[in-house]
Amino acid sequence: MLPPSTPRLTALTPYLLSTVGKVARTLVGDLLAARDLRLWDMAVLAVLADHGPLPQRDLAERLALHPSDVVKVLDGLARRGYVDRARDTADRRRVLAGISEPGLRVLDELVAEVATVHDDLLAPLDAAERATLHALLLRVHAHAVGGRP
Amino acid sequence: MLPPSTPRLTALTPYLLSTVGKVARTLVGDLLAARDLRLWDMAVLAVLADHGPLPQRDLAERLALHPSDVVKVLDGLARRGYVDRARDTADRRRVLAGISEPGLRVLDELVAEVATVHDDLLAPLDAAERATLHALLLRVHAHAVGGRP
DNA sequence: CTAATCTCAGGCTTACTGAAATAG
DNA sequence: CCTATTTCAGTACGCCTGAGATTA
Repeated sequence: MLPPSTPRLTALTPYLLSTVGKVARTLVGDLLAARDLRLWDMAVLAVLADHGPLPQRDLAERLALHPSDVVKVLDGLARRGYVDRARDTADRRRVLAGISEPGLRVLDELVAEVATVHDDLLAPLDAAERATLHALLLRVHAHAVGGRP
Repeated sequence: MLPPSTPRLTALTPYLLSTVGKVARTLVGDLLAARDLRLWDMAVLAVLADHGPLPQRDLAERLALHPSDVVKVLDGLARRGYVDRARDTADRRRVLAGISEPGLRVLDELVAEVATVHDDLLAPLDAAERATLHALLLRVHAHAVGGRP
């Protein structure tokens, strides 16, 4: 094993956030890959579950995901029957996407599985410290993404 | 502005880490792009500054960067004169990479600039909270990357 | 002869850019 | 005519695979 630390990097909170975030991304991504899903698939399902049917434009804005990629993600989710798409009758330019019953079930399973990643990743912290970290990140998150989740 | 939160996602610490980490990555990446540098360039310079000349193999292991990409990063840094490469006379398979004087100067400037990203990103937190966040992340980081920075 | 190190070419995924098609 | 939304094609980057060359 090599020496443990590169002080010039680990002294920088943005570096730690970036690196730990990357690990979190990879862990959750691997978990989703077991079902042949990707991170955006889960994010889209969660937003649709929390905020009902949405036009793709709003979906893109909420997730800071490019509209052209929303199409691809929804294509995959619709193919599996996890979302339903329908033209908005009031404004026929819009396509409303909503989560289906099977989609909701899968989402609940995924959320439960992410809890295990949570435990692995935050193993060195006790319950109070985890809560503190979560609360701090929540505030940084709200600020960083401008109120969007 | 859209409603602020997707509870199913923001309740998950791995999601917050992943998202905030991505923002941090983007902010630092933009800062580096102004000098036509990338994140790996800064990371490599920092490791070389902290741990003296290293064979590329060790550099790759420390940063969890693929050896074949180490070559490309060092090519770019050597072209700018930020690193020096020389065959290890003791083991001529190895190429020792070290940071140069100009490289050290640039690195110091970059570290100073990252401090402004730090301030932007952590604006909602006071000094004590920033210290707490950093300490918690440091422990999670050490655990997540197995002691490597 | 086997293994380690570096190098190079290329594939795959993700994120983005730009433009076409449809509708208001 | 101009804007909004969706869609599609193509680019750039990060991450990885595999193979070749050199040396231990």
